Amino acid sequence: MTESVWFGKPKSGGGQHPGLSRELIVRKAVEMLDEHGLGALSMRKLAAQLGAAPMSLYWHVPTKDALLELALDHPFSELEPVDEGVTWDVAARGLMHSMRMIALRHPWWVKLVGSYMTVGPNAVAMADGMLKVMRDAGMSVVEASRSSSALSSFVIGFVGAEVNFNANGAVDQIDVSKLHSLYAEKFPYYAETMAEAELWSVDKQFDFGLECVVAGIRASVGALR
Amino acid sequence: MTESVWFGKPKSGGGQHPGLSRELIVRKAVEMLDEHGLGALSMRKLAAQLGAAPMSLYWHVPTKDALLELALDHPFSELEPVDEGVTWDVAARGLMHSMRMIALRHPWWVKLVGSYMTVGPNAVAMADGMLKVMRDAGMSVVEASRSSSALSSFVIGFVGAEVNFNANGAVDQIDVSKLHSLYAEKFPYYAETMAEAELWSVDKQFDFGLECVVAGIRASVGALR
DNA sequence: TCCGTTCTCGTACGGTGTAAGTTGCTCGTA
DNA sequence: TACGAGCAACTTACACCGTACGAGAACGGA
Repeated sequence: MTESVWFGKPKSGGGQHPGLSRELIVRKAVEMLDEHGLGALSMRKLAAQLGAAPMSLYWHVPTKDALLELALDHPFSELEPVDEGVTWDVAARGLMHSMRMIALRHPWWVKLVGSYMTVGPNAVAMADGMLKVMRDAGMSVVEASRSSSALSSFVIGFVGAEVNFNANGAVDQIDVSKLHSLYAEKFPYYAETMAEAELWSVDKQFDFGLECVVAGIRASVGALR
Repeated sequence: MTESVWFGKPKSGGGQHPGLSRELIVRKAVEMLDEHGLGALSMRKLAAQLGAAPMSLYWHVPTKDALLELALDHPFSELEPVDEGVTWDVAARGLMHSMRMIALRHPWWVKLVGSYMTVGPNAVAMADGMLKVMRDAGMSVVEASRSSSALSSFVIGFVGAEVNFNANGAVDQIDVSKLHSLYAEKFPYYAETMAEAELWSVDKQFDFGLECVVAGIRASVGALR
């Protein structure tokens, strides 16, 4: 969290061969999370991958939760910066698509977003960028805040479900299809939807929702440059 | 998940005094989750609360994950049914507000929504109700599906952040305010927002986003009765 | 009476996060 | 050159977790 403390206090003085560092640990953690998922990451395994003893990590990181909070901020750096001079809705679409891509690349990331406060430098940089675009478009502080909240709420909710489906949906498919036939007469509208749903494009579903929010913002907010 | 299997196979025959049952276990689990949160629930503690040995639970429930999946479906039953004869947007607003209330009552619920497939009877009943309203309003199957997806994605994303903030925001407030002063000159728009944000109503923020999605749906969908 | 079924329980294993204390290295200084 | 100071890694140990396995208790039907 407080990365600045590190840079502000190099703490001159002696020491054993460092070999380990917070950045190195976080990077390896992200790598392992990408490969084997959230449930497979333990301090012991992480230490093993780093060729260190488990407890050695605790010198650089106070707790596993803190480590995850640091890891959570990492993928935010993959966000493509907004182009200069585009309208707020174009910038918003770009950022939100970028967020979705991050989530699909790092499935663990979505779950962590809902479990920790996202106040890391990269996350805040993104929020700041989004807010800037909207303020520049003429929105008030409240309008900009609420608009970006609406956008990112939708995206996080959507990709949360999407990632979850990618992980569990395929595995439980047999059970799910059984369930659907059970529910068929009791929940006809649900059944009707599920019967067709496999053919639809998830990308278009995402774009539909995103467009809804964008259109809604445009309609709800007053003067837009 | 397959509650029907239970009712379909009463399996006549002798047996020891039951004293325990899946429904009882799930109910107690929900109760403990409400009281102490997701991290505080263990099979051992749950068994203790039920006056049983830890392993006794495993006769009624195959695994802890399955138990959580059952618990996840439980709060969906608290949804207030949609009134007959209202327009789709009124029904949608009602259901989404109802969902938010569930999330605020059961903070653990939001996190589980993102971790398990929500195909329990109560969850499906809600989805079916939402879809019915929209189909009756003249939407096509795809339109109804995408609209309700957009709505619930927003709500889940929003309440996820809200619940997360309620849990962690207050605790880390000192650190967060420190951070904000650190970020002040680097992220002016973010800082500008945070300086005012405390005064705003979360309810209004939610309503703003919800209204965006509703308006967006109305604009994007063709014939609406 | 005996058997089969249903349910509960005791034991044990491998795994987890991490508190506490120990060791050894490298340095600035004397 | 010798020496404390401090940093960074390691070892040990504890409490707790989910749950595989198997034994045994209570019941209904034959």
